[in-house]
Amino acid sequence: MPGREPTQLSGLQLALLRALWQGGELSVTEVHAAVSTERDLAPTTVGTLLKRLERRGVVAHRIEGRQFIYSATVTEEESQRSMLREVNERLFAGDLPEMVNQLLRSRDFQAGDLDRVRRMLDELEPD
Amino acid sequence: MPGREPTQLSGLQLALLRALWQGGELSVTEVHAAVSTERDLAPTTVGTLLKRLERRGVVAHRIEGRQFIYSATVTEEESQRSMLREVNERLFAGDLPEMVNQLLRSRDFQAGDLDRVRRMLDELEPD
DNA sequence: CCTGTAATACTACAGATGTCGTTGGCGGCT
DNA sequence: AGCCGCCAACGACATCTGTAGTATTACAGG
Repeated sequence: MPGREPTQLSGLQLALLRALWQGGELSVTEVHAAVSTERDLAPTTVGTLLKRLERRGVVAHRIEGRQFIYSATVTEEESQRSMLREVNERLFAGDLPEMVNQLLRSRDFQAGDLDRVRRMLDELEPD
Repeated sequence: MPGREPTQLSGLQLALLRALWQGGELSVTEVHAAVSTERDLAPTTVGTLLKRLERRGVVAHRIEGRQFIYSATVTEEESQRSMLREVNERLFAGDLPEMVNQLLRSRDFQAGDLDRVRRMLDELEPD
């Protein structure tokens, strides 16, 4: 199955997807419960959103009894990658190192995190 | 000036902003010309978009003769940072190193780029 | 002073998103 | 058999985005 592109998902859509990535297969009610901690939505709203996401092809459902059991059809990593690529092109003109640089300078970056990144580098390109 | 948030800008909106970041102060016609290389839009469309961006507060205009001269009110770096933070929270649960990791593993990442990142690290936290 | 011309203002419309209310069906309980 | 509650289906509506046509205005020339 060639070139899917799950890009350009909104915050809310991503919230639903996160629930599915974490929970695997979930009923509408369960997804609703999962996102309720951060968003206060009506259960029907979640149903609508899920249906729309299915139209977009990023989730799918099977039927169990009289409920829909949804699951994500894109992996979290795929989404991360395509979103990152998107941002990189739109805002960094494709300059990946510069994007990394901006991240490293983020005020949320802890000292220990730098070491973690160093180790990642060594793993990719052992000295 | 408290908490601005230029986040969540679409690709097209970003394209207009890029033109302004690069060109400084531009008339609608000039912005149109700048984005024409990548998007084929009617001049009036660009005008509409710019007006909407002004409503959002990310651009502003002054009048020169009978033309509007637009300029960005957010810097490129601010946008990069807030967009990155957004993605980081939505897709990486705030885990910055993991986000860097994903970037480092990107297939577009060249060998020389790794060295560039290494140098960035040394600059931030000299051994 | 009248008329092009060029630039902005206004209006419109389709598709996406956020948000539901309402309706209708299907099982289960009494 | 009949009623209740749970679910999915449908339809609605506001706002934002992409996209542009049309209306209006205001200078620059003649």
